[in-house]
Amino acid sequence: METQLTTKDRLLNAACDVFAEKGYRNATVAEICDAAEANISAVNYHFGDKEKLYDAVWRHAFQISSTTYPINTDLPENPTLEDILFRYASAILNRIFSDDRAGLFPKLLSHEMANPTLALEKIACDALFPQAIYLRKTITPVLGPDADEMTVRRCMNSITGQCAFFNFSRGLREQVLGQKAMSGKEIAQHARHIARFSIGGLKEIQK
Amino acid sequence: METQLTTKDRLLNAACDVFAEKGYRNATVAEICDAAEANISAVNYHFGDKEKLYDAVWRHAFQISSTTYPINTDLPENPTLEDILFRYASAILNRIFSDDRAGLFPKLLSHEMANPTLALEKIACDALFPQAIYLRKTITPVLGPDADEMTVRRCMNSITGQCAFFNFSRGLREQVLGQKAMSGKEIAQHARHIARFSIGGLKEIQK
Amino acid sequence: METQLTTKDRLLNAACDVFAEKGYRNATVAEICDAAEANISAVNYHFGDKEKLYDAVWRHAFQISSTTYPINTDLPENPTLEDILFRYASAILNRIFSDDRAGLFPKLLSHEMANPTLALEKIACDALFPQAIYLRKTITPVLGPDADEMTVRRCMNSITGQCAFFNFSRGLREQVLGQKAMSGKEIAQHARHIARFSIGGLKEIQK
Amino acid sequence: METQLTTKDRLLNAACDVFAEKGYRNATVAEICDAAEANISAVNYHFGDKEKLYDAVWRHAFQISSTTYPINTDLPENPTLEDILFRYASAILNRIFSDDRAGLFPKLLSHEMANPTLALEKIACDALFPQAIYLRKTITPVLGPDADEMTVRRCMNSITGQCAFFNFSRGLREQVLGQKAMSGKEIAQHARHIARFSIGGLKEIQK
DNA sequence: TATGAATGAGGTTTCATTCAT
DNA sequence: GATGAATGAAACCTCATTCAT
Repeated sequence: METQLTTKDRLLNAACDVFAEKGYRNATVAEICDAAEANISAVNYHFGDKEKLYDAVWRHAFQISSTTYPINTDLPENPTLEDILFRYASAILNRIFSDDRAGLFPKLLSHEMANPTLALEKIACDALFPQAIYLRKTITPVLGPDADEMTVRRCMNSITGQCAFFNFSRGLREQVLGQKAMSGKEIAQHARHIARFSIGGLKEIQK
Repeated sequence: METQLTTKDRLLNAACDVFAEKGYRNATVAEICDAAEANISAVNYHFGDKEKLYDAVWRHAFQISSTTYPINTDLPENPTLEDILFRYASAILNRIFSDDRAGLFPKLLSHEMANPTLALEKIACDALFPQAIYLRKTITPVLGPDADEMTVRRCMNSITGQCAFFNFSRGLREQVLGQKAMSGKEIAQHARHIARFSIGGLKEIQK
Repeated sequence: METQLTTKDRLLNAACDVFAEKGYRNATVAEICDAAEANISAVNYHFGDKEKLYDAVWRHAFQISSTTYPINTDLPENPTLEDILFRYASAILNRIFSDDRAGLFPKLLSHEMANPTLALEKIACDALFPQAIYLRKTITPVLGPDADEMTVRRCMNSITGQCAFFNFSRGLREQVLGQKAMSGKEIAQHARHIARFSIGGLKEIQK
Repeated sequence: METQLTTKDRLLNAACDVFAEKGYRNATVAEICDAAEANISAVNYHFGDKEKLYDAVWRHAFQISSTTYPINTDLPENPTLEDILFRYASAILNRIFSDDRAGLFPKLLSHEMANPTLALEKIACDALFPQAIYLRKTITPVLGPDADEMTVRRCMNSITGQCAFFNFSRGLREQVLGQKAMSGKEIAQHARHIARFSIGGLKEIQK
């Protein structure tokens, strides 16, 4: 079924999987080419080198993640803070728990955080900062005009941290606890919890 | 001064540093032996192989981290919830931001989460679960007897996630944002924030 | 403007440049095709293989060099020995220092001498020996009828060597001393020196 | 007989031969290790990488060349100009025509001139410039105090060029003309010719 | 007539481990 | 108790050439 794709596309898909599983350093070109049923030289022919392939991979993966699970979609006309935070957490968690292509970006990011490559800066600028800005825009009205910069940042950390923890602790969940899949309902419950917990936290801080 | 130590101890120290910086796979035996000013065969001679050395390393590193920054020390006689949570977050954050040996364990953990080795299960049992149990014991009274298991866990996640995020995002902070050190005062402010934010969150959930 | 040329001609021109810069072995077909804005298969298609292209290249390059700077042009009616030697040295040096297409042949020759290919024999017969014969014809009258074969050859070497040294030492001049271009006036001064130095040498030998 | 040497020495010897024959780029680590009857990793183990091996090689080769055939040895008490020039040319030519280890350096130099590596600058400073200074010191008294810098340099070129031509044209001699060895007597005759030719040239220039 | 994807041999280097001393 | 030379598998990359279109 994959054989209908071009070699370049098969390589990109295979590379997404392998890089997501092992990270940049521990993934090998040979393994990617094998998975893509391509020649060992195919990566260099189509992408130049391993690094440029990796670049193509994370951009591709982020594009899929962010369009499959946008952080600000499906909101009612006049969304409450809980609506917005729930939607945000829900998107992030759905990405993290997705077991198809939409789940690749968080996996890549997890490796990138632990073993940064030159790509990390680009990933930060193109993928992470825009989301951070969105989150900041969401919470600044709640904290009020008197909130100083560090307070805003700490609150952003608190919310992002709750979501990202599911990505950070993936190895623990999968390798040690043996939990693999998570149902949409469970994900929604987690997201709802994060939204409510964060609202409580923001109120407390805003005092 | 290090040369007064035995070769085995020098190896252990050097391996802590190198594994913490690069993770198990990207650390090389040669680099560790160089740093320890030991022979290339020293690791195999003293520890059997790279894997057994790694085992010794994370146990050593966790021992230092947890005794240097215990999670439940320095509490007043009848500590408030904020006292306990502040102390907990403060310990975790101090470990994460420590630039000496006490900081090694979070760094190792960060790599282990992204690229789990066979050691992860042992690390979880010996190092992580006891802390989780302590945290659970702290928050269950607050949530009340009616709180179901998943609610408790989600709250634990919320608190742990806020702390762990500083470990997860280390690469971003150091490689992209260029922030390296953090003062004790800043760390305390972060811990205070996490304690208050969490109390607000717990209250909201408890409703 | 180059695009009006046929692919084959563009390849030949590009190959001249690349082979002249890097020699046969270190030049790559891909680089040549890139420079010619041609397909990677173009060399094999138009010339058969890399070796046949190289054959076409040195012939082309020698043709340009030898017609742009002929060794026996512009001589007065009854030229003196100095006239002839100056003209000869002047032509060789102008080829060596030319930074356009007339300079390609000496560069190719320089690589060919250090790393001979199968082409060297053909180059010698078609390009080098005729010049040697001309030089021999020039100096035999001076050395007199009693001069033995080896003496003639040694004198030819002395004259050719003075000229060729500028080709041989090109790497030194460009990489180490950083001297790139040479003005026409300087070239003429060098050629004048070689002519006079050689006349002195010949007189001394002829004794 | 070579097997009594250490692997490192066998590698160095083999590398001298292979680099001298093919130059830096066209020599392969595998070929060198084969010739030294060593493992493919031996070069990296003993020398770090191919480049460092090359560095060791040219220094070794120059040391042998320059001590086997010094440029200023065996001179009478009050040597004439011809004595000095003959000795100089004789040393250079003996190096060039040596078919044992003393002949390696000119061969390396020949490749280095056509395809300079990063080593060329070091070679120039450590090996070539000192010889040039010696030659300058020899001819400046002859040219007199009024000779300008460029005249001196041109005369140095004329003398060096006559010697170096035998190195430059090696490929031609060996591949095309089929002349391989040269007797000591022939070498001396060439050196004598160069000395006398140069004296004639210098006299002519000095006018 | 021309293309460009694909190939496979071969290049340098890395690295955990072994083994004779 | 300790050394360090040696190994071989495997990593990434280069490149002339081929082949289906």
